[in-house]
Amino acid sequence: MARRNDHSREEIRSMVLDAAEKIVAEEGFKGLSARKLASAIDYTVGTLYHVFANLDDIVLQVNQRTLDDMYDWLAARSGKASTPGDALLALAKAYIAYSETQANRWNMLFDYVPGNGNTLSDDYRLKVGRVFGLVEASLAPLTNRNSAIEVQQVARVLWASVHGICMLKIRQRMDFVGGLSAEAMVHLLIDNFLRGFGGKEAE
Amino acid sequence: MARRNDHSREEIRSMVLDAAEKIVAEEGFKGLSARKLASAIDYTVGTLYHVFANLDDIVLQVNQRTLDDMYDWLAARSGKASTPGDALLALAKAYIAYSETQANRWNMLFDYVPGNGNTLSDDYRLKVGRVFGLVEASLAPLTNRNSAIEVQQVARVLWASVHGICMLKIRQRMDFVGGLSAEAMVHLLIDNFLRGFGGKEAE
DNA sequence: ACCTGAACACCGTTCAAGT
DNA sequence: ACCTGAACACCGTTCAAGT
Repeated sequence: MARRNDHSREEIRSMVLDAAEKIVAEEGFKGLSARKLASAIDYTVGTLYHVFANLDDIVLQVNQRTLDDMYDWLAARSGKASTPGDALLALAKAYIAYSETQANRWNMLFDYVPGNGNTLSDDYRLKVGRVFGLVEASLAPLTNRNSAIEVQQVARVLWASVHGICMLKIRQRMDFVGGLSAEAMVHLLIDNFLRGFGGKEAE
Repeated sequence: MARRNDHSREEIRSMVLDAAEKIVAEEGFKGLSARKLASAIDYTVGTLYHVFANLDDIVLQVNQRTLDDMYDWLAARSGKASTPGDALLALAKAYIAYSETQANRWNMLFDYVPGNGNTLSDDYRLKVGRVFGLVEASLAPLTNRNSAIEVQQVARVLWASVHGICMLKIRQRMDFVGGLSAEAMVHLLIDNFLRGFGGKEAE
């Protein structure tokens, strides 16, 4: 044994990430373990630690793939609306749909809490930023009447809000009797916010 | 050994929850373990399983305490504003402050993801509902012009939104250059939403 | 250089046996 | 009835040793 050299370092990396994605999709965040990953790719645990720093590192790299996947999903479903409100609503609905169809992967995206002064990598933050970029793009017409920086701020506020609605729904913190669907809630949010934002000169 | 009878079942329950609260506050969600809890209260692990169903059960009961604690915190900081906007803003700022000062406990509140058809207990949902109740109360003046059900829906949408802003900030999914503080973001959210909601008859 | 396998220090959960 | 302690089936991570 030892020195099999069947796969390059990079091949092992992508085999691990493929296997991790599959395990998370099927069993959720908690189903992921180093030993399960190792046996899925037919190597021993030790090998994982030659390619990744630790299990958190693997989780964060899977998350980066999920962010890319989600970006593609959202991008494919945006851009064909005529008003910022419609564009944003389409994006928000696509986000809700993604969170529902990819619930386990989507949940893992936010489960990792950087602790003790740790921060997310620049790469990770870039990929998060790209998603916010889609929101900004859908609000682009507003830059006729507002500064670019204002529109950027609105994009972040609205997207974080849409995210909050989505998260509390998925994690069952909002299933009261007579509650609206997530879609109806983001509709209410976007309609009223944009009406208020558009009419703010009247004050 | 065995049959010590030093403490009643209920005493053991509250000793465990006290110890769990302390461990979570100091070391976070991941620092909590059955063995650590058992040694903190000077019993063996087996005893925990006579009082609680499992570790998730303990987590959920700690969360219910946190929800009560947070409710008290929020209630103590609300109600003295003159307009719904000011009242809501005060509540949102109190929520942000709670999430920052009690970060580990607050994070655990949302980490538990009910999976495989599980649902949160009625007690748990009642305590979540109580927090939403505070938001509804601060929006009460709006019922002059809108139905109670509409105001309830607005309360839920706005609170989920405030929560989303808070969560993405705490978990570092929004630290871009030039970003607003969480407080400034909720301000922007509430101002524009309520302006839009108040002016909706004009359409 | 690459990979193994065993070791270390942990886990959650169960349950026969002791008093 | 109450509690123990040992067992079972797992963990993440490290690293000397083998080829």
